[in-house]
Amino acid sequence: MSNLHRLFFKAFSNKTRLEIIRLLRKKPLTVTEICKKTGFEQSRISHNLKCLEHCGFVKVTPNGSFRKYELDKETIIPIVDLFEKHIKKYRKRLECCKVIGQSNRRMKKSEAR
Amino acid sequence: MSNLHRLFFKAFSNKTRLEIIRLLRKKPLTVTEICKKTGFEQSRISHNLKCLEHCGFVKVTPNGSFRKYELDKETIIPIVDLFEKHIKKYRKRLECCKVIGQSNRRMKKSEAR
DNA sequence: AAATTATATGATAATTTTGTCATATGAGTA
DNA sequence: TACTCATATGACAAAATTATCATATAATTT
Repeated sequence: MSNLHRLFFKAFSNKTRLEIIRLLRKKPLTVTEICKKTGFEQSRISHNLKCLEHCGFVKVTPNGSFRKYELDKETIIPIVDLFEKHIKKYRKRLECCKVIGQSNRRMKKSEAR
Repeated sequence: MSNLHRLFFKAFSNKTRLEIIRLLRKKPLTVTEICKKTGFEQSRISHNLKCLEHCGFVKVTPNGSFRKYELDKETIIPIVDLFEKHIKKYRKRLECCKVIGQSNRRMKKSEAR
């Protein structure tokens, strides 16, 4: 359980990256396609794809000015399957964890009075 | 790939919690024992144990004023094994990812001039 | 070669997560 | 009952992560 493990899980523990993984699980996509499907900004997608690539979650195939991203199937898919199992069992608890859940959220500046 | 997945991975992606998991992998321990072995503060351990318990990673057995924490073996151990495999392959890349790696770190206030 | 399209990247503000401090609770013991 | 030990918890400062903005690069088309 080293620092590497932590990095590995960090790559997973982010909304944008998980969304990308979810999409790529179906089929390879370009940056623009991912943008359209998620509704997220392009630079946001690029930054996070870079992270995923760096960590070995995705591979790229340049094609002209496009870059096709696809998911690594050897380890990422099996891991996703495994935690589906865990989540089935602990859904309720995960949902209301105070430390990492939404309830830990503080008031946003924009909400402050 | 929902918000739940994110929470699940978040539970893993923290130094303190990973250290606790590493220790509990060997045998069940009380809070004080974990404190001693890690050198981390007691409230830090308690807060994070609570998170782990909440997320179904650990179970507690109260015993007098002690509380023995042990790891869930059904899903957590297999997952750990799976990512060992991934890490073996991508060690180098994970180590230098700019987005989630150490190099993303900004200067601390105490270091500012 | 200028314009357009696709993607990447650096800096930084906004947000989230974490650890710490102070303190609370609860069980056992003198 | 007062004291000690084991653990929990709330609030908040500090640290880490994230998204966004501005801009860069690189391929393609006109």
